[in-house]
Amino acid sequence: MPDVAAPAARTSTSAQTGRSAQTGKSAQTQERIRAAAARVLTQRGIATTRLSDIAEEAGVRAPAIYYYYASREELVEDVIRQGQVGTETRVRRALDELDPSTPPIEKICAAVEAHLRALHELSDYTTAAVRNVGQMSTEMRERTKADQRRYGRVWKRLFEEAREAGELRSDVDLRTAELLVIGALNWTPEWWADSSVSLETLIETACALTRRGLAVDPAAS
Amino acid sequence: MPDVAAPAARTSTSAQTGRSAQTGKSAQTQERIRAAAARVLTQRGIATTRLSDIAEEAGVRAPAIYYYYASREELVEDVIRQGQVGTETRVRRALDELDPSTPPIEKICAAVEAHLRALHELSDYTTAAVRNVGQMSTEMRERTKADQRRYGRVWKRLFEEAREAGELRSDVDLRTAELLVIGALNWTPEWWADSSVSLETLIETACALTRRGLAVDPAAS
DNA sequence: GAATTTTTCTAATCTAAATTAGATTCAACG
DNA sequence: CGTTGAATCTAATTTAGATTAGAAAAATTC
Repeated sequence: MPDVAAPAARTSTSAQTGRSAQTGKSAQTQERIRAAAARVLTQRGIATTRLSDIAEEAGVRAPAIYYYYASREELVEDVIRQGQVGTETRVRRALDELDPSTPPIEKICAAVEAHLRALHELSDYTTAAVRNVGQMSTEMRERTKADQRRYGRVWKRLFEEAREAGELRSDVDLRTAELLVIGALNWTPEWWADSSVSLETLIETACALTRRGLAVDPAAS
Repeated sequence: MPDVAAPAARTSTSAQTGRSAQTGKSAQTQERIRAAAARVLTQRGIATTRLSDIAEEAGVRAPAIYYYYASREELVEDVIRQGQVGTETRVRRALDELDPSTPPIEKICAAVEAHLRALHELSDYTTAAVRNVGQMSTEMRERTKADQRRYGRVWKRLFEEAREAGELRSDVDLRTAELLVIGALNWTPEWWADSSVSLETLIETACALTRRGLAVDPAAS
């Protein structure tokens, strides 16, 4: 435990982002490392990702990573958290930008679109997160639980609003439908990259299926 | 390489099931090990599963596993393959049992139901497979590719038939819709066990969403 | 432009698991 | 009961890869 006083290293002791703190300058290396980790985790998954793979991808030697992270685990957790938070932020923003009079079911579509864009348009963080949540250690799962729940509530509310507005068919179980929709989206990283489907087609199809699957009134374009 | 002649061990050299061969008798231990592996892989995922975890679950010491499998990798592959093949078999059977005059869209629903049942009603093999496909090594992926494709074709045909019969909405991309549906199903292991939703509700909801999402004519119960 | 601090490297060290070696137990069979 | 082969065990051995030590290089400061 070389945690003597404050010997520069390890800006983020307990797994926060810690991107800046005092230093700031070339701590963009940390960003490079984090991004590299996201990329490798997305492709290989936790199971087969070596620290040295990440280092190589980041153009650095493995020990350099320890200047920014106390352990491999902490780096992985940072990436996943980044991805989760990123997705939530994007979806929240998309919803906020919507006209308040937007019908609830259209809000759901907007969320579907934003979630898919976060997953495929943006960085690898979101994909890395989705593809690896199921493989986290118990402790990590514990620590990220709060974030998960918070994002879950966004969707929950969307569906509840839709139901209250009487826009949802009554013969589908609310919670189940919600999780099936999210699942369809979260599984896309498993196949989309290898497919020739454009992101726009993916979004349109997902929205169409969701809208038609959920709505009482099939009065959509 | 103690691959001298044929010293009893390793019934399955190149990763087949090899459950029986000549022995048969207490080679039900292999089944016990395989099942234990499926259980542990389902819960923890490849990344955090130790051979000793599997051994413990199977009521055996780790080295005993090497009597049946040449390596950890081989065991994992056996489990995943078992799961994939099991799912396919079940879905195929369900479809075969259908009356030939069943409308294509109902066939899709039957496949949805069978896939979900395989995932949650049965052993842990199917779940283990679904939760770990994304984490396989390149070589394993390569070796299981054929199985994947074969199962993929089952679904592809289902959707093509539905479209040819004019039962599918023309504004959804066929292949995309198919993969979204399968994704919704394959993601269920991530949440269903923790939820209080019954399998029947899950199936009904999934079928309802699929039917309504895909069909031109919303004339379903 | 020397001194100090930050960042990264090379060269160990450590460690958790996988894997192997070599008994030991057990069950069937004569 | 003693031999034989199958099945499993305990006790190493190996190894991959994370982590640490300590030196070198870069940058920053005065």
